[in-house]
Amino acid sequence: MCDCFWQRMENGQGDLADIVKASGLAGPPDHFPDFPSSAATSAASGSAWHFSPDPTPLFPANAFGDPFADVQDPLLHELAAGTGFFDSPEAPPPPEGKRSSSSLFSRMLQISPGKSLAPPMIGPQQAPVIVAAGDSPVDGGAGLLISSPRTTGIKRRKSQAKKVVCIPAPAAGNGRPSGEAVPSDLWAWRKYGQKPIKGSPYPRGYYRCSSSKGCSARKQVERSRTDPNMLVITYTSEHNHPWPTQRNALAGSTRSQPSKPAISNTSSSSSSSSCKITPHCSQKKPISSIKEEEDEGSKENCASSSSTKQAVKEELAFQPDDFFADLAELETDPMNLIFPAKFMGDKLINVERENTSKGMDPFNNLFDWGGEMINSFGEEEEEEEEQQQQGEDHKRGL
DNA sequence: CGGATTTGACCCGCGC
DNA sequence: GCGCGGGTCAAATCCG
Repeated sequence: MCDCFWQRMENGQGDLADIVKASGLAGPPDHFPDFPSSAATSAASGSAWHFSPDPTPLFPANAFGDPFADVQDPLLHELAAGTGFFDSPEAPPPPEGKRSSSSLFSRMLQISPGKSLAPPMIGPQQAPVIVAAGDSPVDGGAGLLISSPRTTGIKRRKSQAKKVVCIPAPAAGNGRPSGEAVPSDLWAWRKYGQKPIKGSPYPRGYYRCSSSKGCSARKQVERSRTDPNMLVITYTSEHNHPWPTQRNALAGSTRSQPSKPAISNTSSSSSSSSCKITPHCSQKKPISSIKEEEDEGSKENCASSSSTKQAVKEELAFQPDDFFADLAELETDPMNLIFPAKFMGDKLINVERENTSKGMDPFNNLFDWGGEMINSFGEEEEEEEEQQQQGEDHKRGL
């Protein structure tokens, strides 16, 4: 059901593995023969994967310490105001080049074992954005440390805050031969490793931020065991630098830079999500919903239905040819990758409706979630960050 | 040529 | 204490 989600992992809670395996892997799909190697790399093609720009408003606290998380993206505002970013799903598609970005919030599901990070909803259409941050180890709850023991002496696994997001996997075959499409985000990522994960037919790719030297931000990309159509991305650590404002400013992202818009799934892949997150994706349907993972059922958050696949296809078909041309223009907060620009499909819609019917307030949830995320992130810095965030918000007149 | 990707080896945390 | 499994390193290779 839910295609995307942020998982909040906390000691023992929200083990990624659990999440992934929850839905019972159907087995590796024929179209994803070699997921990892390109997982990150083909993202670009991905036009399918664009995340929401400036999430700040949505995510008060950038759990990953993006100092610039608070920066407002002018374009974002523009989008919000004019492109239908928060417009009703019913809104007609924006003119060429400025398609509604409503779909950006598609298929995000929050996985929150135990605690409830209320499903953040964005806008009336209730985008399925789910974000969670926490510290828990992917490998069983221990948590991860950002730094390598070898270089810093810090233990590798300990309560490390991380954010997990599940997003629909771009169509297979994108980009490289081994190609796996990975959702791109603002940051440039460099793949530094790949490992097969026990219990999963799909290997996990390890990426580190290449936008800036010394940046400890990392992410892990793996295909959901339960639903090969979904990618589980785990963000660890935080960026210690502003996100790149220019595509060419991304260090070492040459391969990752999509040479062309990947509208047709054939684009060159790029592991580095250097391409900017953009709301340009069109939205054909209202999206989604966020869902909180609490139990077995929620474990299927990553599972996608056939309808989802179809939706993805449609989405891809909808990608503007000059999609990437505009990417450079956008400045977004990578941490908000939680807004894939894809439409999630009827199933998600249903979920959304369900949530709605329960009287859930998307925005309330969203903010609640945001607060939750902040708290879950650090151990000692939590409060500080939150305070800072509040201060920032205050400055902005929020 | 510079930078990204691939891939095997190594290191270390964690469970038993 | 041992073994498993995950995370990172680094050399080789690839690509623009």
